[in-house]
Amino acid sequence: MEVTKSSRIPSFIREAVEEDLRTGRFTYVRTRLPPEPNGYLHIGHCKAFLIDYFTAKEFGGELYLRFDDTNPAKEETEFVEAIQEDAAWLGIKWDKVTFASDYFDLLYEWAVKLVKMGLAYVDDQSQEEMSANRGTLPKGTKWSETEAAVRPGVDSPWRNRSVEENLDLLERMKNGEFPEGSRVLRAKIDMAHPNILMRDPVMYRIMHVPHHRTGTKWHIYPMYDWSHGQNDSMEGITHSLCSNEYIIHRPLYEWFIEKLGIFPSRQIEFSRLNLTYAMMSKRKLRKLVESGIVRGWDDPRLTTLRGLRRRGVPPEAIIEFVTGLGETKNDSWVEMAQFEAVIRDVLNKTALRRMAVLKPLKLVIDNYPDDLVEEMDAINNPEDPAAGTRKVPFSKVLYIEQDDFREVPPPKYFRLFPGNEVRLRYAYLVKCTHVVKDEKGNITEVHCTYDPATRGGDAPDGRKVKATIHWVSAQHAVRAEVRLYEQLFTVERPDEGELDEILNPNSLEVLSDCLVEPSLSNSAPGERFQFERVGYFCTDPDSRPGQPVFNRTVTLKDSWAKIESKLK
RNA sequence: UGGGGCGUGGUGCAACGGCAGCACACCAGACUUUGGAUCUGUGGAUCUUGGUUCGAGUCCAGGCGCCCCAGCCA
Repeated sequence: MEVTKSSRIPSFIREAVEEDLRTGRFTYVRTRLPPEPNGYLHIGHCKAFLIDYFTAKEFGGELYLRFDDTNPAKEETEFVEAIQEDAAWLGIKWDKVTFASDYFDLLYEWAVKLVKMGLAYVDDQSQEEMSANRGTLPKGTKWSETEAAVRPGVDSPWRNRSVEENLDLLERMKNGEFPEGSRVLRAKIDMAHPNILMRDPVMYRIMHVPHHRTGTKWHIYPMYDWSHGQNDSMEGITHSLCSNEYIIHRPLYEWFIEKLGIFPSRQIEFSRLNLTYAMMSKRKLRKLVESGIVRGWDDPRLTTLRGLRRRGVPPEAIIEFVTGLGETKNDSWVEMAQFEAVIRDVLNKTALRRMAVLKPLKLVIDNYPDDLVEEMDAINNPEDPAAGTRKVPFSKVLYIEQDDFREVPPPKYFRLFPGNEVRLRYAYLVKCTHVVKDEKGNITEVHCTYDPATRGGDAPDGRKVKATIHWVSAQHAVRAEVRLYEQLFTVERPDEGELDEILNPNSLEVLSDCLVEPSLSNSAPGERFQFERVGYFCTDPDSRPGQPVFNRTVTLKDSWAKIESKLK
């Protein structure tokens, strides 16, 4: 199977798959998405999802979406729906939806088989005893600052029970005869193994908790290590792609495959995505939502898929970003700026341009006829001629951006100021004559004159202006709410900080008196625009007909802001 | 004083023994009816010490640094 150069998957994974196909280790490719249904998808999950998806796709294989629902105490059906919805929005297509719980019966049979082989046993030790008998790591690790040397584990007193007794106890564990925590089934490997995961790992624990799919049938539930790899085998998954934290699990993954003689799925690891300023911790994400710090799982400041979607980030941008990162096994932190650059790139090519004034300042053209209204031709997207043009109404009284006028201009400022001429986009050249102030000295109106010969924005005499500003016609403009977002956190690695110390108090600014051009009046939620010279925006579901609400996705690059900040 | 993984500009990736390249960021400039986009240019990196080799980011040996692992979580 040949894969094109424009591969969307990491080269070291592609090479491994190609090799497996070439050597005949596998004759087909099948991958799996393994979400645990206990939370919403975020940008970090996308990486694994996309790698699994594109690996299957590029090799003409299949992708299964398999929910890892082995812990009924934490999981809910709600998330099963949400995850599928979000993954579908991203553009991922799968061939089949399965659940770890689909395989509970077969898995149990395999456990019985291991018991019969003398490779698993029921342990009656308490959790504390088990932990104490597992041995220790040396000092210098985060678990053991002062503790002495490595200590191997010691065998459980129950380690050498007879097969018959183990079989009986396991059966009764399954039937719910014992209290939670009283017994577990363990694989019998090696309590002195240097890899702690191999020191007789727990396979089943007792939980008298109803499961969202199997109800009250089971009183024991499998641990990750005794489920995931077995499910991979049962489903004929060829490549089980996961993050680096599972590297240490691989020997155990392979131990079960070998002892059971089952289909030899291959686990390959890659580094997870770390994005600066993004919250990935499930626990903290939940806290943000439940405490009301953000508006919900789809708050546009969150890097959940739902948040990104509401914010206006197109799925293609996420795909471009993630697949464009390249991949190694290195621990890495990607800068949010890189994500934003991709978002701008995609939106620049696709978003329709509109004029919107966020902080309005009245502009009166004194020599323009009082009742005249002209329809100006405006280009919808200079990057895409096929997007066509539209008409925008123009009249004597307009609103412009407060930032676009200065009574006393700083150096290099070439927008509107008394005596200066600028272009009103797609309209006329206007020259500022004077301002009107209220009793407090605030500017309430800017007055100017226009040059009737410059309709459309070009001067017949060839004179140039250094700035073009956007505007809306006062009598035609639609009032809108605009929500401006900044980073939710003040630190690059919010997962590592205390929530109340790292929140950016200015992460949300709501502007309720914005004025936008009439064509935006009935924009549908999810529509994305570039408000010229301001940024990219997406219509929010809170919008009502004639009362649109917009979320700022990202700003435009603002070179004036840079100049201005240097002046200070 | 365990086991495992990883070290290339500020950040993320390339270079599979042969001129260290790309993107983002940064800086300078050109162009512009978006101070957008586009274009051009500058600066800046192989963790370290040895070894092998005509030649090492790459191979070998030793250091150093960072990350992961003692849930009946996944």
